[in-house]
Amino acid sequence: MARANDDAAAALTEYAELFALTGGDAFRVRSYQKAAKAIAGFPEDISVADVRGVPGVGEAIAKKMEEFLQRGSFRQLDDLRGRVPEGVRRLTRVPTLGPKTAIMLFEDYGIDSPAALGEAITSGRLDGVKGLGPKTLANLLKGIEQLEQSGRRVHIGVAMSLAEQVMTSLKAERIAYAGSLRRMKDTIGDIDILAVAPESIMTEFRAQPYVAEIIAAGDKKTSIRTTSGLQVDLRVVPAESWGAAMQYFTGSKEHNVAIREMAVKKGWKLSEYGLFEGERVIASESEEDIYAALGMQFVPPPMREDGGEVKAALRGELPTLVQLADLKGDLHTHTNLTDGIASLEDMVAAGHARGYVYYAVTDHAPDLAMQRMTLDKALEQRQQVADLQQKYPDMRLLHGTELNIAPDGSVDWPGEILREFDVCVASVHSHFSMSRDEMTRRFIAACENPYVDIIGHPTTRKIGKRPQVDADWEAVFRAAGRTGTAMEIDSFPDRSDLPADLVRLAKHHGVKFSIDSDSHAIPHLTNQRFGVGIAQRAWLTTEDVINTWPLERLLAFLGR
DNA sequence: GCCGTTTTCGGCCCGACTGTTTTCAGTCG
Repeated sequence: MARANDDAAAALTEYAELFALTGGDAFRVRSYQKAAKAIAGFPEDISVADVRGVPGVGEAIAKKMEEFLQRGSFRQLDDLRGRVPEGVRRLTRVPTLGPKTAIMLFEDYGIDSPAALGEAITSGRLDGVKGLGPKTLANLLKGIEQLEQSGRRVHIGVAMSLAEQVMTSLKAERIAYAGSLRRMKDTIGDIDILAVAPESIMTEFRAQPYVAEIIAAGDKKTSIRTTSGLQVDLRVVPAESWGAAMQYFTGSKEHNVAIREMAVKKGWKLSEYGLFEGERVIASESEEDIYAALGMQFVPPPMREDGGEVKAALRGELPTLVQLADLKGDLHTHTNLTDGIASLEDMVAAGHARGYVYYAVTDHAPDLAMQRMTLDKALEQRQQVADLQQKYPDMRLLHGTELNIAPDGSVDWPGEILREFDVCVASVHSHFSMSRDEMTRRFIAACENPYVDIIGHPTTRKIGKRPQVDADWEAVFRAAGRTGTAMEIDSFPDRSDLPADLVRLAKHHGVKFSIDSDSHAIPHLTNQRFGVGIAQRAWLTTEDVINTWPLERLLAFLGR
């Protein structure tokens, strides 16, 4: 992930943070943050294309970015780095501690890290300081502990099941999750739940067994920390403001700022209670009404990231996003012949029950020695698949395999064997820390294998456990586009791989995608909904996703 | 800092909650 854009955006984000910490103008801070985000999401490489073409980048930021591309930093950033110790930046990561307090602590008391702050509080050195009462100090101390222990984001699978648990535990007229979960981000920091319900729902909520700690308790909002460490906010909203509240709490913050500015320009005001002209309600009951009143298309939640969706919606040019119901099959699944836990018969029956038009069985191949796979076993399975096909005249079974991409880019079997499979997924399962150049060559070699149809879980990350491998993704995607090799969107929530930003980049290079479950058990088949979320965040349509295509078109793509 | 069929200057989103304040600042989303 070391595109020039990402490095430049990271430097600009750091500058925004330091600028805020040194008491810089808040509007300028926002300009820097906005520009950084736009640069990171810009499909063209700014070391080649003119950075002035990025929305939100004017003359001043362009100059900083040009200097950064020249020498890996810029003068103003160097200045601020010299003035603000690294630990002071970490101070603002303590919950409830913002830039104002961080500056004050550093300048007046020389506190330059969360650890130093903890020490100052316990030693009583901050007792009686204006603005820092005993409760504030106790909260900060607790925040420092949390920062050290958890405070980490969880992947969407964990967050989704917690949200569903919370919603079923409460009685409400209407209840739904909003926030980054509704936007289908791959990692979630906390969960926002909205409800239309009597105020008694708050006491009911606070008494639930999953509540470990009550962070805030009001009439309209209660925040708790669950036993798993994740924060959940429950907000009670009036029924007539449901749409406005969902719109507001779904975010993203940047998307909301953009559409609020539009409301202001029309002389209106948009809040979580509705869209108003003075006292008059223009729209509030549904999100659809609000977007319509603002003269724009309804923006699906996964697109609400201020990444060009507002302009596109105003022009009526939002793409029709791929939906879960568009998927006609799954092209990456396992059985108990290798590391799956369900039999071929049961997996296929479960796929058929989901209404698929086609279903691929792709067990591992011999190079993953621990799977004890052999060519004989694979051929025997092929016969079983052919026999099973008789039972399912309305669903085409594909016999495939998940190959292992060796460090040199080769795979388990030679071409004369590979071509007998209906579909070949190829994935990296080991040697994760090769150099960027070697890893890039490895992926390109796999793409150039004429029998490799799909690169499985390309970055091989495991959220919270293993980082992405390092590769020149632009070069890999160019090779995939050129060779007609699809990139997988592995829907397993701890993988979520490719991530949405890389999907966008790959699409820019003409790459097609396969949204697969990588199921090792029957319940995993439903994970495709997370993969669809990634695809939607990357603005994919059915045209981009090969397993939404009719069987004949898919078979033509696979070229067998 | 950026931005503009109301602007090249003067704007730039808004409300809830907490802890501390005797009317409000800071933080968060």
